[in-house]
Amino acid sequence: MDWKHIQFDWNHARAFLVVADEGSLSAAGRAMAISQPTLGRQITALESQLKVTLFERVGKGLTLTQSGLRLYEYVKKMADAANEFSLVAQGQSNEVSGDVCISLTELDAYFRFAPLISKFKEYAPNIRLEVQVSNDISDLKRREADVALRYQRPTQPDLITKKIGSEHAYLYGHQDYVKHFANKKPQDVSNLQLIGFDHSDQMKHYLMEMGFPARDDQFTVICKNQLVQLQMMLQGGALAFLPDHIAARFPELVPAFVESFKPIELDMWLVCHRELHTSRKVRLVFDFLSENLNIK
Amino acid sequence: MDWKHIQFDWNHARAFLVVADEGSLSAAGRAMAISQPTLGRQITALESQLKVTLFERVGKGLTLTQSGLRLYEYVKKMADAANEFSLVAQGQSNEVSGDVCISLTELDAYFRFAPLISKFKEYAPNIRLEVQVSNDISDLKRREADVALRYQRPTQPDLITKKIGSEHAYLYGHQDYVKHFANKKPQDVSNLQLIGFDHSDQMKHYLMEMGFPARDDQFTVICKNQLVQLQMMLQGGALAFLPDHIAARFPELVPAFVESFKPIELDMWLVCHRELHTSRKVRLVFDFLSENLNIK
DNA sequence: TTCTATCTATTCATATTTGTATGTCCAGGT
DNA sequence: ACCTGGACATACAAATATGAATAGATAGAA
Repeated sequence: MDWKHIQFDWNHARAFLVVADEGSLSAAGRAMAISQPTLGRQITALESQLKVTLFERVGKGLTLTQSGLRLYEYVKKMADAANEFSLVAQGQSNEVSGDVCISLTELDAYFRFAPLISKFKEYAPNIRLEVQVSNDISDLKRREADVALRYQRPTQPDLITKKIGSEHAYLYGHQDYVKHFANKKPQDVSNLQLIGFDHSDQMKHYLMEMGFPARDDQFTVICKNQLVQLQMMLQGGALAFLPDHIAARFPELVPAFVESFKPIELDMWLVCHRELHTSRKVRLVFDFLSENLNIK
Repeated sequence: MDWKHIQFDWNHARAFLVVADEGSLSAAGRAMAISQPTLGRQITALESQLKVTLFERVGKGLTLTQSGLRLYEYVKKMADAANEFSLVAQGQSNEVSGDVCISLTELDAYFRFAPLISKFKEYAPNIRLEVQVSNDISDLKRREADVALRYQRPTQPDLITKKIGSEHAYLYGHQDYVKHFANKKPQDVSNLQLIGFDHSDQMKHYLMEMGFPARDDQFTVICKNQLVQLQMMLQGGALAFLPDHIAARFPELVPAFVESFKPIELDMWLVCHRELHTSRKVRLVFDFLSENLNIK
């Protein structure tokens, strides 16, 4: 490796960047909490080392010369890399360590989060994650989880919520089963079998809204566990609601009654205590999930 | 702009890079001409600021930790940007100024170099270029030019030569003229008109090699100026040799006797005095041309 | 014009960083 | 077991960078 081209003082380069951005030595000094004479000297030193005039001293303030403007883009690149460096370093920090508990639905834990664990390990090796798999709307207030993924926006004012995506759910079934109703409307099918989520009438209400009043006896099975639901659906013989991106992983699953039903739109919300959001470790997990979880 | 993530000491980041690359504090110290204790302190300072252990102190030498390895790629990015910064700064330097004379053929000056002038102005605003347009093999020894583009490799040992590309030349003509000989062999055409380069027999020799002995009376015009040759060719009525990339700019020009002739392969050599190559300004021009001139 | 706010340049005491010299530790060869 | 070469750590003096205070300069407002 050849080091001679990186021998200049990198802090001077940083000073150059900030001064160029802020427009004056004084402003830059304020922005990065260092004195104006120091910045002035750093700029001068850089200029004399490079033998390039970076700024035009024109009365009040400094303006970039043509050369300075051209060089600016490279210190910008340096700063971008420095930024990433610092960000990643935060994740690697020994200080940011401990346990963080996150709450996910079965489908999200299985399909979305599981593939991310090695990435997370790299991102924050000192944080141990506890994953609470549940479809219940677990109470963040009771600290059952530090961060949770929800499909309804919580209303409590002491929670931080961030919409990280949205998805569509649809009535799916095994293709061998669905083809019996091809081109039929739900009203024309009397013996349609469904897998219910729980004993609430939410699913029935939705079907009724769509003009298909389902009877209780059509719910072959009631099961809260989405993964088990999915497995049963794959056996054929019944339909259930499933997010599109999950169904897409199984070629044998096809949507039923595409003509008659409109998809259910689900917004994904990442939720966290307002106070916990100031904790570095929780903040880190929150940011990681918000950036990586919505990838299909 | 938010500066808080670039507040760490950038020189420490540089120290980190070099130590990681060289494998030990002492080696890094030697490489960048600073003492081993200084480097040790810089690394320690960086580690304690980031709260990340970058190196494992294992007996002789240091090895990167997992975190250090991950962070390394970002300081590498910083260093790459720093490198570019330094390189561009050299071009902008007030020190690198003065006149540099380059020698190019008419075609290269017209088609290749002319589009580069604004880029060169940005690259080295303090250098004034003198462009010597000539097809003569001007003598670099007599300092008629500092840098020259040649199509034959000079043999003098005191010249620096660098192959910067290669191109194919072919017998071209206006499509209206060439179509008369479509699917014919050169031997079957008796009244073929050619544009000659000079009174030497080089072109005749080449044609003879290809099995087409050209007669003197077939050379309608002899003209050393390639641009004028080109213009005459565009009028139709005669064929001439032309590099492919030039011909490609004129849709009306098509190659003649594609079946019978094989293309002439021309290597492009950038040439410079060995001693001049140490001059910053000449070096800069040489590097600029070697990077930008071969673009078609 | 004159005043004022705000900028850059200079000065000097202080704080920090650096290098030299030296101590200590470890691995490999004799 | 001992020696040796090369590595990192430590101590202290010298070099360097920094900040507070201040002076000088400029643009804009009254």
